Amino acid sequence: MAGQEIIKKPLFTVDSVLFTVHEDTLKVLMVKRAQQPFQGAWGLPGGFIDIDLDQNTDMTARRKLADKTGFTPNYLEQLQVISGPDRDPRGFSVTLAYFALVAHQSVASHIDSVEMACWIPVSKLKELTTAFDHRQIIELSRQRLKQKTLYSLLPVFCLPQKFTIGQLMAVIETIIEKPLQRKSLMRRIEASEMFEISNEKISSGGRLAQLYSLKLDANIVNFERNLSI
Amino acid sequence: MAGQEIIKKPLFTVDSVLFTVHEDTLKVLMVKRAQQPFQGAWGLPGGFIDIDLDQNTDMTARRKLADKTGFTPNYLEQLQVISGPDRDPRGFSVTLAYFALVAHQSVASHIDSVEMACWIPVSKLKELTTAFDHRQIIELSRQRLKQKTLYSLLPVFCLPQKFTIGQLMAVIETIIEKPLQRKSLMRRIEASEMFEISNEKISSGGRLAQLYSLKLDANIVNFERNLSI
DNA sequence: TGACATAGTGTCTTAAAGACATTATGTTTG
DNA sequence: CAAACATAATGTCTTTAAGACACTATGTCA
Repeated sequence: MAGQEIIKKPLFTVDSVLFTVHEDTLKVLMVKRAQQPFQGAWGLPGGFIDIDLDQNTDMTARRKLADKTGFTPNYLEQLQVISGPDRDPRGFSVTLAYFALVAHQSVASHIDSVEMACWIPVSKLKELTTAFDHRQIIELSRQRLKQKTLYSLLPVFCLPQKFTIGQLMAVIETIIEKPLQRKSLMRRIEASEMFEISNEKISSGGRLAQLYSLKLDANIVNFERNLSI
Repeated sequence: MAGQEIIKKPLFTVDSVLFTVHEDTLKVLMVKRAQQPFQGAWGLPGGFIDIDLDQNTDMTARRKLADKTGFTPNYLEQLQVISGPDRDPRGFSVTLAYFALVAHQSVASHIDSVEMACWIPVSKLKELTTAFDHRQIIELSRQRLKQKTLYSLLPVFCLPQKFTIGQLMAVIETIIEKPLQRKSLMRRIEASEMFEISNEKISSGGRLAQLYSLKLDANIVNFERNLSI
């Protein structure tokens, strides 16, 4: 067993599940594939690591997202690696999936190999022809987002820099698919010490709403308890 | 940009952080490296994926652990991917780190390229010459284990098939580095419905202790709250 | 100006963990 | 053999943070 072994290398790719919430709907960024395999099908933005451009896989994810949308996510973390001999017709494939959040913005529809980027409501995914096992990866990602939302305020990254409690509440309710007590959210906002009270308020049909923003140095706090499921 | 690009491929490896608890000490399995790079240093068991032998990266992790120890972990999950141009002198490298648990057992010291496997107390790691960034990976892993122990009963995988509450309590206390109320643990054991009460008890210096075992079909339950830190 | 809408607070209830005394049941020892 | 001791297991009160929901605050609009 000692000595040099000849080992065929698997394909290694980095893909991202970029979520946003818009009009009370959870949406995911998909690109129409310009090339084989799965030409014409919708897939996750991603690609191969470029060891001259990327310092690490996080950079690969960011670079590919920027290429296809023109913007950078507010939040990015690793989801997991999916691998197997049959998930890519070109051969044994290993994909590192990332999970990312951004405030809603229109996609710059940057032309990269004529790939078209688009926000797709996750509820509409089953009607689409999707590439590889990307449907399952999105589902995994959705569950992770939901779980993290129960014990953190991660959904702030789906909002603009200044936001109201009402907006945050709506985004959280969309993600966890449950109503949430405003009181519970306010308690967490205060306890986390992650936010600053802006000196502005905005109109929203009734009493003016206080604007909040993330502190510059804020780290995402994990609470000791989950919201009840 | 369209068309075939020539992309240099990074090295892709799978490494595992296998923990056990023995004599109230958290230990990690390390192997003495028989080859370059870092020949003679201690490193995590792992290696390259073999696309003829492995259906996926989980199998790679299991295979490499079995090669070096002769046994299979009770629990295995992905930790995270670490990547960069400088972490391996051979070039840009991508490692998928796994995190695993097993009941303590003597290592079969299986001879694979004259590599020697050994349980190292995590507190003694800083005195050792370790390969690559494996020290940091172990530290990451330790934090993940600690965190998960606060909201699950994962440490049962560090115990033999039949175990007592006292044993489980000791293992948990070793991992979280805090005392734990026996009452709290018993409540969780009951609420989780993961365990069966054996018809045996064993002596432990005082009143006989009830033996428990994991139900055959048991899934690890995640509790809604953390133990207090 | 009064109805309405949304923002924000007060406070009681509830669920699960922490603290700790008490009971149970074995082994060891005088 | 009984008393001391050790560890197991339970009872129960306290504490903490979320849920429920009524109530107050303050804006817009008819």
